[in-house]
Amino acid sequence: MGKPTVHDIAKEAGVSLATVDRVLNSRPGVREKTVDRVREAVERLGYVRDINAANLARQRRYRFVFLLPEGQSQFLESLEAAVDEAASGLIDWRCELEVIRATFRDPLALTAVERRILSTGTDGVAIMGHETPLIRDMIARLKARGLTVVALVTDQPNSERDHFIGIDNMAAGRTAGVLMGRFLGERAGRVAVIVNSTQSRDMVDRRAGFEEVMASRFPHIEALPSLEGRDDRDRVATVLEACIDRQGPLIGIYCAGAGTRGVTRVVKERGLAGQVIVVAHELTPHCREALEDGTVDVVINQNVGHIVRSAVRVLRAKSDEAEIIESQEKIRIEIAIRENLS
Amino acid sequence: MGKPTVHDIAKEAGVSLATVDRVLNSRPGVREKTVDRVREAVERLGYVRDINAANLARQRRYRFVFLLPEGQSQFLESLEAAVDEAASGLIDWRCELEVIRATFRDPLALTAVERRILSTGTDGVAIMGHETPLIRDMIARLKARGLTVVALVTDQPNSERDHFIGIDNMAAGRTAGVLMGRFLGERAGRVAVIVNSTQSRDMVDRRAGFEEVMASRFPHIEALPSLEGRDDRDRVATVLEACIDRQGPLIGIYCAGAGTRGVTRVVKERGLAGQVIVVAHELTPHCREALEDGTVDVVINQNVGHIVRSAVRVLRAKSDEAEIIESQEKIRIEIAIRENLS
DNA sequence: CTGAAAGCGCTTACAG
DNA sequence: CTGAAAGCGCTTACAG
Repeated sequence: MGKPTVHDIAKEAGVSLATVDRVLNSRPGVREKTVDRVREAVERLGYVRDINAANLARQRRYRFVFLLPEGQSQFLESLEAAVDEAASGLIDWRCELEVIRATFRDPLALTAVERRILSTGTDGVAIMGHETPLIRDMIARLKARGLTVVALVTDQPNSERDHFIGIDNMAAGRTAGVLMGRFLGERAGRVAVIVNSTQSRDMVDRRAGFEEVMASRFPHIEALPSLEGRDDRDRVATVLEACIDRQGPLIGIYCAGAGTRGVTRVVKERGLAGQVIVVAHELTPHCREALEDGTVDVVINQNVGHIVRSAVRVLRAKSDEAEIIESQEKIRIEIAIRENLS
Repeated sequence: MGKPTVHDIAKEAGVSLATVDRVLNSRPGVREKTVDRVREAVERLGYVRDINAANLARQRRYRFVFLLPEGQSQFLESLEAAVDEAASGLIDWRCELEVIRATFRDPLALTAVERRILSTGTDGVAIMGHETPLIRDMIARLKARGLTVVALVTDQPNSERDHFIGIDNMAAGRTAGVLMGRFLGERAGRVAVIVNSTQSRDMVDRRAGFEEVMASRFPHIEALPSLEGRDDRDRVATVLEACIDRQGPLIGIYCAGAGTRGVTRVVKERGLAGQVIVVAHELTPHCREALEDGTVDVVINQNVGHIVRSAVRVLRAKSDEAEIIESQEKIRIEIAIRENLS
């Protein structure tokens, strides 16, 4: 007889469609006895509801906002592009995605954004940003208004976010460390480490993972104190050059944060390509080029497409109070070298 | 007024719903002039059809078969598991997946499978198997009956398959080669290469890619002639041991095919872990363990979950004569080391 | 060549 | 606390 439908359940339980629906969606106002009858019918017939039909009837649309920081990094751009791409593929999913860029330091701007989010009937928000009290409080207010909130790329562990979508940065740092050490072979010397900010949690984690591996497995390699690039390629170039001038030749550069262009500029200008092993993060167009031309040796990547799709799946599931398949939502630490560039 | 629906189109074009439907689905029996009127209305209102509602009305169900070779390799198992997992996640997609294992050498068995496929109202088939005339012909017959067919993991380039879903094996071989060379550092010596069969296209491609890199970038490393493991771990162990006994110590082992257990057994028994760089394919449970305990250094992987989901998306799209987003269906060559194991 | 009506599986007011 | 009826956006016989 094909998959059972609400009609079959209704008949089997001897109730109306409306009652079946109430039970199925655990809405109040049904006698316990009736609830049981329906539940039993569901069991007996092995009913599983057609969520698409349900959404159609309910005219359910999901509105999700991706709240990203201001700034023109290629990673942010590719993330934004991934949202756009997902958006077009997700019309079947009845999801509408919007990207909002915000200055997270500015309380007024943030309030405006929050108002915007709340006034447009948003179901959920994916937030990427450094961990600050301002953001933590905003998340709390959004949650209080019933929205679902996921942290994207960098976690907000002390907030009320429903989920974190991104990689394990400590493991990413270890991965970078092992590849650096392996690629260097027997060579001993100093490696520069560049982070966005020594305050930022993801950078701290990457640095820690990197350091752990260096200390335990490659003691002949010295990881120098972190240089702060502040998401700015020019500053990255400046601090890196200063470091080289101060410390003498490097054997490796680990760029844990943004501004890889600053690194490649210095590597090229000083003719270090091939002399120095360079490990960077995020497979942006520029990093691809750098892999192609040999300026960068390894890129540790988190796939922005996966991140966005995972965020949407999780936001949708949480909005429906449905289950999520944890294993599917794990974001992998990808390793890219010239040869496996898709 | 929200997204336009068929009703809006009908009103705008001054025709009935049935006619709109006919035009939308390019069914025959509509005057050209009427077609144009509807098309214009669609344009004007920016209509995009709700595929879920369409499928609901049409009571459309998709039945897809995954036809895999007999054999108990962990890769096949994980592929099968991925199909099962996808199946449960795909009820929303109205897809029903079945795995059939077949002996591709046996024409009678194959005919039985084919009959089974055709008699159960299957919409499409994903086939993984070596390129043989038997398979080529079966694909032709399935196509003739209107099914969609995709080749999985190993391509069937001379058949009428609609699509190939898997990695570029030449690039995979190059990736293996570069990592082998990099991890070996300055060490010179011989590397064993193990393939399933020297006849099999994917193995030929991987070997070629590996060799190319060795010759051009690591001339101090010699890739020995391919050993045939025939998908059998015992045989892999035997040929590898014979190779070592004959050639003397190796510095590396590239296991391009199945039977990695044979490799790890020899590596362990002979105490070669850490002495020899081992690069293998497919992140099976055994390979994970081997990465964890250091018996294997690198695993080149194709994500079975992605492969299966991609296959389903493509089969579904082709069945509906819909577009597929090529970029999304590209299967990446993943690199796994101990540190980035998810 | 075209249209009115019923139906896909579910939900939602509204009435009782 | 429960049900009959209409409707979500689309498709499908059936009639003309």
